[in-house]
Amino acid sequence: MALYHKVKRELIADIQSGKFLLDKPLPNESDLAARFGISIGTLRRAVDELVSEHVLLRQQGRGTFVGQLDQERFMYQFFKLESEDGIREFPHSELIDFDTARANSEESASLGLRGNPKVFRIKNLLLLQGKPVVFDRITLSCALFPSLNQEQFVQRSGTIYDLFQREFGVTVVGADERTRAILADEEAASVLQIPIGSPVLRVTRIARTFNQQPAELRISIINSQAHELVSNTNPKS
Amino acid sequence: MALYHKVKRELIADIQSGKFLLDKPLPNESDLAARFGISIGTLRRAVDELVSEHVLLRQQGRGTFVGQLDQERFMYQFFKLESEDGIREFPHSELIDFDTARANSEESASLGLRGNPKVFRIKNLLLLQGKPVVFDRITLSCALFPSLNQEQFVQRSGTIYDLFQREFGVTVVGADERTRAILADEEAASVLQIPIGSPVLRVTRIARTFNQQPAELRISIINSQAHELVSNTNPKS
DNA sequence: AAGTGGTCTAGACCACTTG
DNA sequence: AAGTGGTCTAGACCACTTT
Repeated sequence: MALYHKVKRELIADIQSGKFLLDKPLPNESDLAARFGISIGTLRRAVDELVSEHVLLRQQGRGTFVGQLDQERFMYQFFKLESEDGIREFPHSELIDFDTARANSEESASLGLRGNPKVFRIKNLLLLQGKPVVFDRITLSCALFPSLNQEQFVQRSGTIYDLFQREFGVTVVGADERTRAILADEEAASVLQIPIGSPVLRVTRIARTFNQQPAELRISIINSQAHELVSNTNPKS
Repeated sequence: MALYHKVKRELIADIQSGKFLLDKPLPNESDLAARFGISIGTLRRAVDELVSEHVLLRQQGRGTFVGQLDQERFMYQFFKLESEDGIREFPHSELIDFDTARANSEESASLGLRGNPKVFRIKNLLLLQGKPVVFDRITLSCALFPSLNQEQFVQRSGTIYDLFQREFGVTVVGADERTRAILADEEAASVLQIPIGSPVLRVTRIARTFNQQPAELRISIINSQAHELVSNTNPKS
C-alpha cells in the first residue's frame, strides 16, 4: 500500500481520537511531514484526498481544519432539496417522536448490528418556508450513541450530524441512498399535510463514518410537489 | 490562473478537436510535459483532474486514453438503477418515436438555445430483464447533431452517449438531474405497462459537455416498483 | 528489455491571512 | 513580518504491461 495512503489512515485515526481540536488548525504541513518522517509532497497528497472527501478543510494563509458538519456542509452534501426556481434553504426541524426499541431485521442489517440490540427510533419533520416537506424516520444504534436523549436531540444547536460529531465523536463522511416513488400512507400524509395516496419520494439513506461503518439509517418521505431532489455528476471544469 | 489549469484546458481542446484518437494512447507523460514546456509533475496534475472527471483514463504500463462513453461508464455514471437485491444490469433499448420539431421554451432554456430552433425529439424505452422500466423523452439540438437520423440512432452499436462522441465529437462529461415523484399519465402508463396513476419517478436530466455546455435534455419516467435510483456520497476510504 | 504510468523526494517560490 | 497553504520543478526509483 502506498505511503500517502498509510499517512491518510493515520490522520483519520487522529481525527477520530479527538487529537485534533475542532476549532483549531492542525499542525502545519512541514511539521506534519516531519512528524510522519515523509516529504511535504507526500503529506500533501494524503491531505489532498481528505480535503476532497470534506474530512479536512484547507484555508490558505490560515491553516488546515477538521471538516465541520455544519449547515453549509449539510446543505451541500446531504440536503439536496431545491424548489423549482432553484432556491435552496436550510430547513426548520421539528421532533415528532423519540423512542427506544429493539432493532428489526432491516435496521440490524442496515446498521451492521448483530441480533436485535437496542436502537433509538426518531421521527422528525423538516419544514421549508413553514411547510412540512420531509418526514424522516431515523434509526440509531444505542451502542454508538450511548447517552443520547430526547432533550439533547431537541436542544442541539446545529445539524444532527454536527451533534453526532461533537458529542459522540461519530463523523459522518458520506451516505448511500436509494430512491423510489410511492404513495403516501396515512401517517406520512398526516404529517406532511397532503392527501393519502399522493405521490412522494422515499429515500433510504445509510449514513456512514470512516471505513464504511454505518452510523445512521434514515428513511425520508418527501413531498416533491414544490421541491425536487437535485444531484449532479459534473466536474468543476 | 494556475499553469496546470491552463494545460488541462489545452488537453480538453485537443480531445474536442479529435487530435487524440479514441483507441490509441496519448503521448506519454514525459513527451506531453516537454511539449507543453512544463515539468512532469505539473503535467500529471492536469491529467489527474481529467482522470478524476473520467475524461481521461490511465492504465499503468499501457498509457493514457480518452475516456470512452461505453457501457461500463454509462452504468457507473449515468444509469444508476438497481433492483432491490442490489443487481445492476445494462438495459435493452427500444426506440418508440423519432421526430423533429421546433423547441418549446423549456427545451430552449434547458439546452441554452435562442429562439425556437429545430430539435430532435426522441422517445425511447429501456427494459431490464425484458420488462419496461424507463421511458425517456430526449431532446437534442439539430444544430449540435446535424446529420443525426433515425436509422443511425437505432443502428448504433454502443450507448447513446458513445454515438454522440464518436459521430459528432460531443463528449458528455456530466449531468444535472432533478427528481420528483409523480403519478403516471396515460402515455407513460401505457409504455411502462402499469396502471394509470401509479407512482413513478420523474428525472429531468441536462447532460453537459465541456464548459458546462448543455448537450441533451432527457426526461425519464421510471417505474420504481422493482428498481431503485441509487446514489452515494462516499469517499473511497 | 523497453516503455508506460505510480510514488516519493527536497527543495524553490508565490498567494493569502494574521498580528 | 511571519506563518500558512498553493504551485512548480527536476529528478529518482517502483510497478505494471507489452514486445
